[in-house]
Amino acid sequence: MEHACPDEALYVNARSITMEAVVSVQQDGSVSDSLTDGESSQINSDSSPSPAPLAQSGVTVFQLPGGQTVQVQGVIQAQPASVIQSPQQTGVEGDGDSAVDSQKRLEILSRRPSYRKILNELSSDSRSVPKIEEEKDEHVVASSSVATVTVPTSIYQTSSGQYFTISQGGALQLASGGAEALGGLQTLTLPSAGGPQAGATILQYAPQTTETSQFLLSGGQVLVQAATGDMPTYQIRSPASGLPQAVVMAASPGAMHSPPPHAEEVTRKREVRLMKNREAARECRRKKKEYVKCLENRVAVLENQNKTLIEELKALKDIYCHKAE
DNA sequence: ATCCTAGGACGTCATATTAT
DNA sequence: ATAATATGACGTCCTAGGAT
Repeated sequence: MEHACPDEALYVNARSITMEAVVSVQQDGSVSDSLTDGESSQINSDSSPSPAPLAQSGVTVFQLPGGQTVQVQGVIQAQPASVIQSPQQTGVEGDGDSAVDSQKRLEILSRRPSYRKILNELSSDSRSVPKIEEEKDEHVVASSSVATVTVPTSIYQTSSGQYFTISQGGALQLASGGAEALGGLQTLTLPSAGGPQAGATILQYAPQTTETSQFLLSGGQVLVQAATGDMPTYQIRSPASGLPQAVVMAASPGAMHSPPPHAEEVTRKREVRLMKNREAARECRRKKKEYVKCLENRVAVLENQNKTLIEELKALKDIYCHKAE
């Protein structure tokens, strides 16, 4: 899916291009479109540009042989090896900027990028990005055989060592088993088991094949984890399918070692925090990847535009050179 | 078949940033 | 001001691909 990159300006520098020229520069459709889109290009010119701040509004003035000028205001720094070169070529980068300004810009550019901001804007643009379930109130309910979920966001462990939590709204987070336990959490929402119905949801874990896992809900429904790829899928099925149900155990990992109540609380809080951070890190990586993809696309587009503009400029130069003769 | 290496994904910690 | 969240940095694991 392609996104505009609403916030990339901060990191790639804002882009803008204006082609104010005594000579009107006719764009072909595609370029014109993207130009109005706020794209930029930066072309080495054969006349001295106005002092160009590093990050903003470097204005390049092209003097055509007929005396007309074309101003190009661009910010993205072009490769030094621009196609158009001239004897009097001067760099577009201005050096007359105040040190304070450039320091400010450096500061801004060196700040951590907020992928959240970016994604928020992205999501407000189009579809809404599914929010990660918030976990507000947490308690651990330990039971010897059956987990009665009395409070959202409890941490449970099945007999096979798999951990899961249930948060408000019925979001169930599964974790593959193992000593490290909470790795590889998956979130899903149980429409029928949903809601913080105290004591209403009983989960039973029934290992089946190596590829599927099932949870028996108190309503008689069965939650089946299908064979997974990157994104596991789950189905809630009717109880009609006779399940080989396994032992059910649900207890907080901390409770299993029976630590003192206070230590248990601390452990539980830590687990919840780690779990949240794990999810956050995953989401952050996802956003970052999306953002980088976005930037790469942008680069491709801008490179194309740069090429086109350079060719146009060449053509115009040719035209006016011939006229001048 | 085994070893080595690069690259990707993950979890955790520390800390920057944002929300309340 | 404080809590919550997001992100950079680091270490670990896994996998694919190449060299031996």
